[in-house]
Amino acid sequence: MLFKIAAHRGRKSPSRIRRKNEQLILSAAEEEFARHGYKGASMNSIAVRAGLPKANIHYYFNSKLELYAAVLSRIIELWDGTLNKLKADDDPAVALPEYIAAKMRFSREQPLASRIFAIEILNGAPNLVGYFDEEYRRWFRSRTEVFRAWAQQGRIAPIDPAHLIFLLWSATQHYADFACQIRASIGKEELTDDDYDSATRTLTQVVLRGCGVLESEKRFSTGCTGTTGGG
Amino acid sequence: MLFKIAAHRGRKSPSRIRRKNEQLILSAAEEEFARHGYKGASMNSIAVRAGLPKANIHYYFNSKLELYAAVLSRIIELWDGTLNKLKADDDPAVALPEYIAAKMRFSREQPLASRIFAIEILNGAPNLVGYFDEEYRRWFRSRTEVFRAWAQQGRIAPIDPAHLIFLLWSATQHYADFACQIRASIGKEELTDDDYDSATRTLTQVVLRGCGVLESEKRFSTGCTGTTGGG
DNA sequence: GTCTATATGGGGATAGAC
DNA sequence: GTCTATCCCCATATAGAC
Repeated sequence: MLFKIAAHRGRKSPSRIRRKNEQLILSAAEEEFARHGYKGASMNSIAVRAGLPKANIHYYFNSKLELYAAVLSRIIELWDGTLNKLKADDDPAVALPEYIAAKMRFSREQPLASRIFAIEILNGAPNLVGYFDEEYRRWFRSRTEVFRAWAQQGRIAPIDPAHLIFLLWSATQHYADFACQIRASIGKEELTDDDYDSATRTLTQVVLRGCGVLESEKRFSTGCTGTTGGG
Repeated sequence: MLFKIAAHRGRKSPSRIRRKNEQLILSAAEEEFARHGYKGASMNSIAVRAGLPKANIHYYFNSKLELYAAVLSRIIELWDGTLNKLKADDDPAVALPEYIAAKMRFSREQPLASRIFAIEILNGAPNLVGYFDEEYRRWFRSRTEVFRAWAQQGRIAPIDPAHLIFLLWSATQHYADFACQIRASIGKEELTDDDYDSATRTLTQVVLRGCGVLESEKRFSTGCTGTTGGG
């Protein structure tokens, strides 16, 4: 089992100091892994950032890989849930903007988590073999069904649900993962709240209009689902 | 100067064997860097993949960093140009689909290049300091002007150009960079031509509709550019 | 639980024969 | 130009004193 945290074996509950140090280490590790990737981050730099001797890192997390797995595991917990809030009987004109806003907020507030996850995927997700399984596929399929239902009810245009989800994921995560290029493009040292607001507004606008939600809704009320199904 | 290839100093033209070996090494390096990142890739694994002794890699490219710079440089050459084809007096209904199709084709045909670039950006682009400069910013600004012109002429809805470009970049590159997650999501071992076609179609549809190009074009012919300008 | 000192291996780089 | 053998550093991991 990959995501088990190995430390404090055989104790009822972790001591306060243990919990504090584990949090310190995990935060430092997140920062280092996000900045340099798995190989690029060193246990030493993590220790320095955490303000602890290197050996203590090994005391709490037996190996570098276990520490990385713990970081990943923490990220995954943060991850899921947002997309689950979308329900077939929601109003897409309300639910979609909320989803986009939530994802953008995540990119703004947890860019490190987003980047670590992105690097892991880019490398072929070697440490997520237990995550991308049959259950994940079923979960994804259940999410596409929401969009399919909306389309069938004529509440959005008949759009391939899987690719629409990929569009939502990529466009929002881009602001965390490619922040450096974005800053260079618009010539700013740091992105401001206004930048994130206008990014959210633009994306929402394009997606809503692109799904036929913003204007001429009646156009899709004929119940046509037609040619573009299946992901 | 970062991107100069250091080998064959002081010769008029590289020999045939030199050129062949350099290509072998560059291709092998691309594969390894894309799979494991800069630190994660070893000169040894690159040598094995290229079918050459490790020392020869050092003979052609003095250091690992120089080899990596050469790989990056090759990618950048492939990169630019696509977005340059968009002109203010093009018809967005034609030019946008063409641009999306070109970017999707790139993700399909050069996924390794896309991934290496993505990893570099994710790590804060430490080796692209000479690339994301003032000139890059001016180039980007000139690209946003095309969209701004379209909006002013009422040919697309008044959408923030910078964020629209980011949307186009992220959504298309996603199919190269996150291919692994996409495969897991839709439950396929490999993405087919059909998958790429339907991805291209879906994205084109959403963007064109989202920009108000597909339907009710007259709606934006009032010359309103209004509230959403500026990147 | 904490920390210093050290063992061990991998990887970048080079010397030098051919 | 090519390739084997080797150097040396750095990073993970551990031993063992406190």
